[in-house]
Amino acid sequence: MTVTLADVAAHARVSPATVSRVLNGNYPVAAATRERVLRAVSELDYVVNGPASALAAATSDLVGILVNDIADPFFGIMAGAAQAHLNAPADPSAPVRTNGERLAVVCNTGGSPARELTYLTLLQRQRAAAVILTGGAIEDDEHSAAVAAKLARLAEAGTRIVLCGRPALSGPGAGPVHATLSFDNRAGARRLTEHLLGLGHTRIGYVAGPAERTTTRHRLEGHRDALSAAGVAHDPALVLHGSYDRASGRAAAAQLLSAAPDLTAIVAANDTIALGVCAGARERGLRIPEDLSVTGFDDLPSATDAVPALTTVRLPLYEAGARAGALATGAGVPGGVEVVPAELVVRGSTKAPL
Amino acid sequence: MTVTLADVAAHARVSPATVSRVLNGNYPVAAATRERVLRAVSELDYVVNGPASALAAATSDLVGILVNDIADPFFGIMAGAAQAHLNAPADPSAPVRTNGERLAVVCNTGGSPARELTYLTLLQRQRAAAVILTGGAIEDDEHSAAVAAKLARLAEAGTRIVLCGRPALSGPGAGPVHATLSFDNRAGARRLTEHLLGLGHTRIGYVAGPAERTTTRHRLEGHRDALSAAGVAHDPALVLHGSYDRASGRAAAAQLLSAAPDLTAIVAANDTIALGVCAGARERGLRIPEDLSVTGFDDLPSATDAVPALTTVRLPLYEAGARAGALATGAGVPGGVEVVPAELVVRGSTKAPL
DNA sequence: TTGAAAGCGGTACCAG
DNA sequence: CTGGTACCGCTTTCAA
Repeated sequence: MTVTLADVAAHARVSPATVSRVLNGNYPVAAATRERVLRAVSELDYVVNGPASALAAATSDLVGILVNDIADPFFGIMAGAAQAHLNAPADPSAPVRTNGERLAVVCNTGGSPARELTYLTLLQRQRAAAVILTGGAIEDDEHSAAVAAKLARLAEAGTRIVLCGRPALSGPGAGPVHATLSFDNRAGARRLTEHLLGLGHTRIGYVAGPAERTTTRHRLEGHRDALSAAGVAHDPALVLHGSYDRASGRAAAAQLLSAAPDLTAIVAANDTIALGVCAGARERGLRIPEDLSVTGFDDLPSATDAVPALTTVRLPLYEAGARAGALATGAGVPGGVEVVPAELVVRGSTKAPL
Repeated sequence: MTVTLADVAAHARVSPATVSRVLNGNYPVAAATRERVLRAVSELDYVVNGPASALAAATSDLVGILVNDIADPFFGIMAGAAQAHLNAPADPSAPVRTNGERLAVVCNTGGSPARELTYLTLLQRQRAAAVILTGGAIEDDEHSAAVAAKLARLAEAGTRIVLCGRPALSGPGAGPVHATLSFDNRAGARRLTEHLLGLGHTRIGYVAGPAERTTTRHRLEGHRDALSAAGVAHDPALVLHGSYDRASGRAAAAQLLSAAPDLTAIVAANDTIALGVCAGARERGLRIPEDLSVTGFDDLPSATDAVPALTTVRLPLYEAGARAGALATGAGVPGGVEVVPAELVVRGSTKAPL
């Protein structure tokens, strides 16, 4: 059988209550007693029973991090940063459970609304201490309502909700959210297109992400804002939607370039798409940037490795993830919304059109 | 307050025991009663209390997946696959808890021995149903012993242990492991170097991973095996160790090429390093593969995007992850060891030396 | 087929 | 400062 707290108590010749107090360090215990208990713990190789502890205390040390695609470094970087900063509490006076160690768990929704809800239920079932939702949200009234309802239930049960790289919930759904870190996707996208316009480009293709995502919409809106501010007519035929992957970018490039051979630039909604666009363009014999300017978004190392000259918009993913981790441990003002700036990084992948 | 099973029982006018039986579906219950209970559940929006359930049943539905680097798609692909196949049990007769849904959680060790142990303890504390350890293991007697001991304790408590992309434990530590999927890194590396030798290369540099990793050692051994089989003298000065990242590859390439300008090929221990090697070589004005052949390992899409012509060794990461997920749910023969083949993928990044 | 009740392993309140 | 002891919410015999 596994060792229980009662075993430790017997071994140390104290009451279970005392052992619990020593372990949680939230109550005065005589140094000698404490010593004895700790020795018993290590002698018996005792490990707290998480479920029992969570049941009794009505909270657990589990923190869920929801990501849309675990194979995408965009999420990996944020999740890793969050995880790393969960165990370095901003507030040292915070009550310490067992070791103060939180079990950060990454849940891969694959972008599926159903799985997003399933994971939230699973985390609710585990009475998670916090939930961090990362990346763009799905824009669908029914789904949004369901998520908002779930989040409300979670918050009710004491789970702290943090949004990272996702726009703040509006209306009644915003209540339960402890903190929001939203990326300034719109401004970033606007700056990117302004940069192209500044170089003289006017025929610009745009390869967007999935239609029902907030990131997709915001980045596209930024692009359009820049166009209309410059008085350039917006041609809907130059915008193609797809998924956030390379294949989508390749296909879109092929389609755009054959439909509109006069394009001088293509804006991709993210770096992975941009890589595909470059591939698609090269397959048509175009050189980048001599014949076609291409831009990305997110500034992922994996993309700039492939195309070091890629002009992109840099989102501070690591910093945002780290901040989200800290917020999940209780830092920050409840209900706070922080906008994370998106910085234009100009490299060689854009040049003035002929 | 949150809704409890007792509330559901009252609402459905049955005993808590009956509600439990309905929810777990592992006991005969009259259809009418069952109906009534299910309606009560949905009317009250009841969600099982995981900790309480785990405490009473002495098992949980949590599955931990340990990875060395969550920002690396190598692990992302395996983890995502495992997660996806955890909820499609191979054995339909397996006892179904709550919904049969397991909470797959990805734990990022960052390659740190201490964090690996910490996570194992955390999972032990949660009474995890299974633990999947992915990727190369750290080769250090003390650490290995500690991990083996931990795994033994976990197995004792009913946690199923699966190794994925990690060599089988030998000796007494092998006991608790339910299944092992080991990549045939050595054979893959051997084939890769044989390919280069076949082209006529004899001065071959090698950029290895961290010294204390099994993957590092096995791949390097495969390389050396090929060299000695071909009667090519092994020059230790041509082997450099570093971490599994791009920077390490770039630096190593610079160092190798200045120390041994007569190199005609460089073998990188994985794709990320290969990317760095290409970058480093190009910085010295070398063209690939005209002036220098470069090979990778793992065949990650993110790498072949960057260098589509990269000759690599393909490991079926998704398939292996999926299999590991199935094994974690109980499939397969206890104690089984499966060797996953590594397939050489020849592309344009290698050519015969002048 | 269903109900009653004894735990599962900790926590935290109340005494002492 | 320490011990005794009701729970926490669910599972699972044992009876009915």
